[in-house]
Amino acid sequence: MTLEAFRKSRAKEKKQAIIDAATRLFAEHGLQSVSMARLADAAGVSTATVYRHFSAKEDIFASVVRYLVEDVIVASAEAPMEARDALRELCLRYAMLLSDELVLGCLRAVINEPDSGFREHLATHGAAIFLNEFQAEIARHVSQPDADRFQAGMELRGAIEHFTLVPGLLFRDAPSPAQVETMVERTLASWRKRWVTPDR
Amino acid sequence: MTLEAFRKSRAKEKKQAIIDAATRLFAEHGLQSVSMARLADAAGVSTATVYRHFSAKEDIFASVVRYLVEDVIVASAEAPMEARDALRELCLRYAMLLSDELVLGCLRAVINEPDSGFREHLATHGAAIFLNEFQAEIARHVSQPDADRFQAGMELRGAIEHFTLVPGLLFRDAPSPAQVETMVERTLASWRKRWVTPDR
DNA sequence: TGTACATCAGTGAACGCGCGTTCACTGATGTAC
DNA sequence: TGTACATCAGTGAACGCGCGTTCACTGATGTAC
Repeated sequence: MTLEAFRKSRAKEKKQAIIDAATRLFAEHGLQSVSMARLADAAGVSTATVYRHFSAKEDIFASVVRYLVEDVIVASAEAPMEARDALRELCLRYAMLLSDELVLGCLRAVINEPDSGFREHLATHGAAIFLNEFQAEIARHVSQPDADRFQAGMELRGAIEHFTLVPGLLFRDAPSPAQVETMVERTLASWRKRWVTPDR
Repeated sequence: MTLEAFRKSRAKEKKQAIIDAATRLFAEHGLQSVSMARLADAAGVSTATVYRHFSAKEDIFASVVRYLVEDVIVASAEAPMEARDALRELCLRYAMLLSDELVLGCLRAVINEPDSGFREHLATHGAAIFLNEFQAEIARHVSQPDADRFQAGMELRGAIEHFTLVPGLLFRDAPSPAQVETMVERTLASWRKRWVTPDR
């Protein structure tokens, strides 16, 4: 019985190895450019073994997206914040996520897929989760009507996306973590000049 | 001789018909999802005719990108500006371009291509041309050091991209021209509060 | 004007390759008795 | 302990389909004489 469990755990390891290889390959080359043979090769198994764990190529990609959303994006959004400067940390996390090669690669891979639900699933979680966090945090600093708060959030997130997501998607040229940190500081300082009343 | 010219002009029309069909199909479905048969069908010719005008599928896409860069992007950037409020018009053009379905579709199509030069060509022209125009225009309004001007440009373009390019790429949900105009006005007004000294 | 030939845009049908997927099989491990 | 059988992760080789591309051909038009 324990050996059966061992066997199953080994199988799960194989499955995870396939997901890991797929994540890397899909992020680097896109969904259609990675053949099952290449994927199986990278995972160190045969194509038939891949089909033992997944019903189809699409199924692998669904697992990749699920893994990315649950273990990377949601984890990043929901990890407890340092209370000292929560907005700064939120910006940093957002920027780090949007300059992560794996995240960017999978976004690229998902972007020109037909409407199979992946795109919406991944993009929704990439954007909507942080949206709430941002608006909640901004509401604590900006004492103005909701319309202005919305504008304030748009400007902050837009500036961050401009030096992470946009070059990352279009040029495959996302900034390094050190660069991200510098630019987040600068952007946040400028944003505070515009939106946060000095006498606080 | 004139009839030979007529024949050639008819051939050019066919070629343009193929490029038009390819632009639309590639923008809507991506490069790899459009087969030569489907493309030929949409252009109203046979696949063999497509190969009379283009050496390979890649060659068609190169023509699509060239057409888009030269006839759409560069044309949009270089058209003469109304002098009254050049920055506003620049923002509007940038936003309109980045919410145009054809431009967004081809960006999506180009985004997860391997490094075949298309991506760089299209993305460079989509970004760099407007970059110069923006910085020149901003320099005329913002009387601060270059580093701040750079930050000012980043914030303005970032905000615009946030409601055009980003949702357009990730959600295929670009705003309508009317929405674009509203949001450009609001964004520009807010940006001026931050960067343009009131006593001008 | 009539006839034989040249040109060339365009085509239907085929080719061959690579892909996602499946099949029949192996071999290691566990169980019944 | 030994033997016959069951289970199941894993595989090499094949299948069939769709794709990009090419081939041999047509037919309309123009030219030479």
